[in-house]
Amino acid sequence: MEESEILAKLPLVFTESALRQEMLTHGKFLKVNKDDTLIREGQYLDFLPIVIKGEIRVFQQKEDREILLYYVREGQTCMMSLSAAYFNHTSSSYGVATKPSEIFVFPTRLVNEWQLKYSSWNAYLIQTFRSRYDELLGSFESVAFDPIDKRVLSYLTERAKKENTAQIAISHQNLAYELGTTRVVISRILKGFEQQGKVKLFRGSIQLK
Amino acid sequence: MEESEILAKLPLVFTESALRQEMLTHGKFLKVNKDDTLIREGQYLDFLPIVIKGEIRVFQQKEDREILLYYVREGQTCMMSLSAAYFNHTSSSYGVATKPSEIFVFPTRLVNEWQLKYSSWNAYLIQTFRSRYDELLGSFESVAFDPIDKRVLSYLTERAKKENTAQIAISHQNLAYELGTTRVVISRILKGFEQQGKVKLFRGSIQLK
DNA sequence: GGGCTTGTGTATCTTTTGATACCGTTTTTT
DNA sequence: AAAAAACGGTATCAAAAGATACACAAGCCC
Repeated sequence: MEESEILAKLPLVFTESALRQEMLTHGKFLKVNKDDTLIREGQYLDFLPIVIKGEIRVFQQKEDREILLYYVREGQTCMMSLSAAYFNHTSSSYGVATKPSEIFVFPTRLVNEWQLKYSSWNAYLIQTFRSRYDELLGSFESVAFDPIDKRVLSYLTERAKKENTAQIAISHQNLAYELGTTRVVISRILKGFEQQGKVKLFRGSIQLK
Repeated sequence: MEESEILAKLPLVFTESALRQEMLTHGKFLKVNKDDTLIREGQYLDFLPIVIKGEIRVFQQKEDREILLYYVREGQTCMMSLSAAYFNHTSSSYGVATKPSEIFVFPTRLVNEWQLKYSSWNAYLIQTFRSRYDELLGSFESVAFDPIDKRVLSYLTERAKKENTAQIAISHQNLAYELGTTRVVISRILKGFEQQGKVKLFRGSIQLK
């Protein structure tokens, strides 16, 4: 990929041109396939990734179950990798591509160095932490206080807004996984919504009305 | 308070002596009473606090209910204040002292400046974010996956450990508040624990056995 | 002392959610 | 084409937790 193309895809928040230049100099462009595992629990991080295209699912594995932490999307970096890299700890989570993706990686030592040189890098890091925190807080509140049917509807409307379409492509099973419940519960609720005329159900997708 | 005393109470993580010196030069020492409100939603932050002694409760106010985010304890700073200060946003939460406390505050512009000068300050910030995230993640998992009785027991044993005593001073009502449930549920569960010989109940406190 | 507030025990009822099981359909794989 | 996997509908049952109501005791304020 051309340097200029990569530059164009780097988050706009990096205002210092010296920083952008350093990124190009030290960074490496990678393509990964769907379901490729980028990082496992227990690994040290040599590289910090920024997603250029695609999506990485970050989760923890506990005993029997999987805890979804967040998705790293275009222009974002992985908060867990970041702090692991910063303190030279091993990763406590997994990162797996949900689709064919392109990422840009640079040596972790730069994370520390750049903090002392570039304000916009600092802002990016703090923004990363803060927005993950807010996101998790939202999930927490919702799990703690909202009944599942409301959470289902919120999930659907938010995705509709984000993807700018009323047709949400997701199976009941995966929706159950996202919300931490079971397939039967989701099917039951969605059927109820359909009878109330709130949605129309298709195999593999849900249409908001 | 003597400068040397303050120095002694600052978190040890600030290894650069120049940073410690700057803190003393620019910082201001404050005493607050129990139930004093240090920061309200909507306020801009002029100062970033580090708690020297005591404890600050940080929470959000939503419609009818209150969401407890975390407690800021000795040596810690407030993550929400930090990021609000960093981006010059207003606070989205409240901070109230749970007991008479002593805090050390400095102008928020230093948050940014120090990042470019002191590695240990950066480490402190990232540590602050990461540990709040882990803490919230723990609560999330617990709310999402653990039945309430287990959460009650975890809460009690953790506090017992932290305070190094088997006698936990808390009312059923406040315990319900901490865990996001109701008084009746807590009373019911604790009574069950007592019958199983796990605890002994007193007015206003619970003894682990 | 008398009232008020806080803390606790407990019973009853209802709702929500999860667990399990079984069925039929569609899609993918072999 | 046959088999397997994924998808979705639905019924039944059980458990967890919240809502409400009432009672009584302890501590605090006048």
